[in-house]
Amino acid sequence: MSSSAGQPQFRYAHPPSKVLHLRNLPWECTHEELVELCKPFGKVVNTKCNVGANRNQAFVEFEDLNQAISMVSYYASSSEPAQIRGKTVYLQYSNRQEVVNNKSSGDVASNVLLVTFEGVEAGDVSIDVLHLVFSAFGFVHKIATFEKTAGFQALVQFSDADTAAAARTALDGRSIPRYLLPDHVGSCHLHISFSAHVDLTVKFQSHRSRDYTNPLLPVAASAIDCSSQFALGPDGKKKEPESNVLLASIENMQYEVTIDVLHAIFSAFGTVEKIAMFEKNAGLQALIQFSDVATAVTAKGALEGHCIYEGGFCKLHLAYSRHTDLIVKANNDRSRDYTNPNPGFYQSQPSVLGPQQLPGVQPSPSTDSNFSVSAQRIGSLPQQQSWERPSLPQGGPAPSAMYRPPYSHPEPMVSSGTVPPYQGFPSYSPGPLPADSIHSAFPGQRADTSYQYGQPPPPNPSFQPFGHQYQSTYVPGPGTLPPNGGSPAYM
DNA sequence: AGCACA
Repeated sequence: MSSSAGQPQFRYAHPPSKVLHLRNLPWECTHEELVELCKPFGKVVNTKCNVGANRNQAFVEFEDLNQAISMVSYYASSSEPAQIRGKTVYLQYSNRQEVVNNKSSGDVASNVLLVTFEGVEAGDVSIDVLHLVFSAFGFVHKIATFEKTAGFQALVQFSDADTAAAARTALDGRSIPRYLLPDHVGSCHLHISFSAHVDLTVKFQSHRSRDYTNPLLPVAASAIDCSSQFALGPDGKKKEPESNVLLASIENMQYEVTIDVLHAIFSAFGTVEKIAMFEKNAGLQALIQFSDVATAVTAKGALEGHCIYEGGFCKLHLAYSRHTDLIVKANNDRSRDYTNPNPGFYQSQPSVLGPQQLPGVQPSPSTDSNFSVSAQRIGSLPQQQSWERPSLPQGGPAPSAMYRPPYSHPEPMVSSGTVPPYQGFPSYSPGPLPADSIHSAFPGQRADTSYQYGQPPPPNPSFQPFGHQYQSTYVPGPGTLPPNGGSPAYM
């Protein structure tokens, strides 16, 4: 008696229904397999597969109630359990009377993906990490996260079904790289299917939903309230206010860290708008400006504490800057404005691309093989140069207005210990460098090929989330693989 | 192994 008090919902049989609930199904059990199991008892008129957090449940609807009863009755007294692919399937009457929304397999292509996270709780996977992961396949329009019976889930909206399908194919069944997750999370497997949605309605930018197509969308109070946005971190320390500008301090500088190396590293997470480097306390620091806070948050989370070069050299420490928009007056080896539309501004400074790919010059497919942009990226962002922002939907604001907060940034706090003297100071000398500086920036390297390194060893490959799937100009030169063979750290 | 996408 006492043992039955806890879960009365499993103690009594459900009243009969022509819909049966099946569980303990094999992975990605198909509509056809369900029909094969059930058809000896009657006509199956509808199914719904891949139900539940593990997508291992299903519903089967018979044409007639008596057919469902005959199946349940048979297996209730059978010595052989119901099986699919040799796996025992448990079945019972569903508590609903009909299957809704059956698409015969649930695999109808859509531009919106339903993502189920296995092994994590809500909040373990930030919306910024999701944005990073899925942006590898194209422009992510919107993300909405929620909790259901299946656990923590997200809807991710792309421009079109092809892009969504590519993301699903690449990521379904895989895991989010460990370093993108909080320390206490062991792993996070992804289960991805197509959603029936075509356009998500996101009313606020918040910690659970984001609309990347609408920078004017109001920010939910829950997302800007200090008690939540700047809540305690995992270590119990108060988080600093987030910013689209990161302050990087580089420890153990055994090798030179150039502005191009920094640009390559941080560009893996999104468009880097500006970089300014400066000496501080006998060490090198840099301000890296992204177009939006979310990208900076993701980059900080992924890169904090990592070393640019194998062996613990050039270790990065990242903090949020108080700045939101750096003023870069010239492009040189210490400062760079990658958004400056003035072509002359670029003419005489090193680029991570070869000269044949400077603005206004079409890159030749036959000569850019070292320029590692995935085919998916090219397809979704046609003609995009590495320093341009992603293409925006028609009718949106001008790129220069995207992701900008509607307020002007505060004046530099000269008395602050974290603010460099970049604004209006002569350390960023005006005027372009002489044309031959393109060679001096890469000693021993040809400047007319894609990005290659000088003396320093190759960068730590763990900076490349999901390896080749990400757009990155961060290509180690040939023959410079690290001792570990360059295997990604997350594998 | 326990009911479907907010």
